[in-house]
Amino acid sequence: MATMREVAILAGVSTATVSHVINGSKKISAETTERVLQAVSQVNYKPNTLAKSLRMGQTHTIGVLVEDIRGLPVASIVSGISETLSRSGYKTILHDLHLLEKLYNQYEQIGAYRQRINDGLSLLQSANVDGIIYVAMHDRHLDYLFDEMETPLVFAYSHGTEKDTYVTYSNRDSAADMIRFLISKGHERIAVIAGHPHSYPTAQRLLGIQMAMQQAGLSLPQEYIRYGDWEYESGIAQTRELLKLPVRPTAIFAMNDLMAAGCMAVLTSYGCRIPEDIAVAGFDNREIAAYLQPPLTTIGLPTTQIGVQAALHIIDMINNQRVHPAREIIPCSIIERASV
Amino acid sequence: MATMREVAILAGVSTATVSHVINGSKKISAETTERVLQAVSQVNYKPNTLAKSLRMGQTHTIGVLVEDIRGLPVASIVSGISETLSRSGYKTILHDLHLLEKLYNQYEQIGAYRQRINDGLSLLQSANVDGIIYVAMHDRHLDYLFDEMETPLVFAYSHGTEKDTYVTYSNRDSAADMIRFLISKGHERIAVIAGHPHSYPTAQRLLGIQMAMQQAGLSLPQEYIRYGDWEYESGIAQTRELLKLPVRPTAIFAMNDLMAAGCMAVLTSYGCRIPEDIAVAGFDNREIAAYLQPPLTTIGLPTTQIGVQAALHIIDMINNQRVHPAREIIPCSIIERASV
DNA sequence: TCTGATTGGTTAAACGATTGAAGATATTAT
DNA sequence: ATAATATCTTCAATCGTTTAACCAATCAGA
Repeated sequence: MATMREVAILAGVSTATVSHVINGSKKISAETTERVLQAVSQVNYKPNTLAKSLRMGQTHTIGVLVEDIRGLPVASIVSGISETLSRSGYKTILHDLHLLEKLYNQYEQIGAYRQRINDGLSLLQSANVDGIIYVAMHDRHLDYLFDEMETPLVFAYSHGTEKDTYVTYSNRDSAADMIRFLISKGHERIAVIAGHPHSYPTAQRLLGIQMAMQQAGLSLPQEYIRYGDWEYESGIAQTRELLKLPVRPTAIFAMNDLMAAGCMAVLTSYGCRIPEDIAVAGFDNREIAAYLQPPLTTIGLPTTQIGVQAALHIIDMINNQRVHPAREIIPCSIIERASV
Repeated sequence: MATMREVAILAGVSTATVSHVINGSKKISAETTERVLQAVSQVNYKPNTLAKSLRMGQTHTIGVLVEDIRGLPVASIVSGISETLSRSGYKTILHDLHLLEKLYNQYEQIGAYRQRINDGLSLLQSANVDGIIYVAMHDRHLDYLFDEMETPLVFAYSHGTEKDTYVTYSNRDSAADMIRFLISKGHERIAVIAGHPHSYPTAQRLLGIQMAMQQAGLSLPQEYIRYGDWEYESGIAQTRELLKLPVRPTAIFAMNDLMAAGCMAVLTSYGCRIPEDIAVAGFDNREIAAYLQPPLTTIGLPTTQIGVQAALHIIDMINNQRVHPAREIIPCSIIERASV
């Protein structure tokens, strides 16, 4: 690879001049500029990024820390991040923690989870990234891990603490939206298959649901709220319970598509027609939702948008030494299909 | 961040000595070593990667070029790559071409597709990566793009040309395996819903299917081979055609899970029981396969393994200046579920 | 004609490491 | 006692840029 020195010699000038021509950092006569440019293209000169970064203290590289790239929302967020970054001339260095959801709780207990995040962070930092985007799927209290960081950091998807900049979606509002949508379709007896009882998304979504019901002057009886564990099987089990009730709901809102799928399987096997007898709605818009019979009405997460915004924020923080943490909440959309 | 000079001063030695202590590149007395190490931990010294890379001409960074990270196999391959790389002390710099499958042909026509790849490659090269892994979902003739590259390159998933190193799976053998599996379950009249007629995977898989049938002394009549276009709808259309035949098959092998899903939907709506009346098999093991009714027997791609091996190969090429291209074909596995 | 500003370019010191060659000291051989 | 050797440590160049400080030449104004 040709170096700047070679260009300089060929053009009969100093490296300083070449640098100024390339970066426009100083006025150089048209004639000299021409000569330098000529030389540049003659030897196909490309500036050495390493040298430049070393000197400037900026690598134009953003570290993206993900818990597991195999998660569909994760890939989609990373897609948004990476596209936005590369548009702005930044490179993406990806570090995968390889924490499948299943392993997560386990790790948490033995503290290896925190260790893993910490290692990831310092690895990225020692790669001299200009900033870090942490794509977190879970809301946990990892505050202190990030407290002493000097590298700009933004959370994507899940949010951090008060002091952090993050981009997320609203569990509460989107759940409320779905309820309103169901109500607009004429439903008044709406049952809910919630996620893990003590999880943050479950609590928030439930809040939104109750809010929307109340605003419409409808009631959500306790027996219409069933807790699952986000898995397919729990959708099956909870739906069976719902069908035992004396007064059946006319719609079931499951807090994710997997449980909705389980729910639909049970309804079908019980001879309930969807949506005529009972309508079903999900949350997440995973691929599976489109291929269920009938296709599932669900809530689409703004994953790509989250990525895009997170990238824009980190760039902004880098350029403007921003002090105040920014928080952004991106609305979800309802994906209308035949199940409602 | 503390620099090496500070450590040197604190320990009362030269930077050269510090460097030697850290890298073990020269024998340093136990006493001095101790003093240096002390100083290192005292100021929490971490070597500056940029300076090191600039001097050594190695960044310990691998560029991963993907067509679209949102593809499920892609994410899984990247997962394998990234885990393996980071285990070996390499960083992953990800560049996403953002070529959704739909856009692919379009891009091809206007030549922007090649342009995009080229840009990606030079971007990675100017980031001084030590090697590049190209995760290609399509087999196309892009030879000349990669010909003049001096950076080590390996193809993952799809293969390149004769001259390239690649890691892939066998379309032919895995399709043959599935046929043998179906035969072992007692099926003799097996129909096939193939992919795009002129695509490489379609041709290869068909080859394997015919081979396996022949070996078992069975015939595959022309009317049992239907061509789709990989999409759900084509699974529906082609299955309808199959059901019109005077002698129906007892098993249908669709060349991907989406078409298999379409197929199952039609069978169910026609009152055919799966697998009692007609068994169904797919290819890809997408998430959807596990949640169909009944769950779909399919072929699982060794995506993570492909990533792992690709990473090992690129590292090997970097360390050993390998000359001969290596080719690796990883076997697929049959995921047994209730649809057969 | 002299002073001061403007223009166009160069010099050389960083940035933070690595490393061959050389220097200093201690040890051993003659 | 001197030379030769071994052991530890340092010097200084190098990787490829950027940039403050400097210099030389031209030009404008009094």
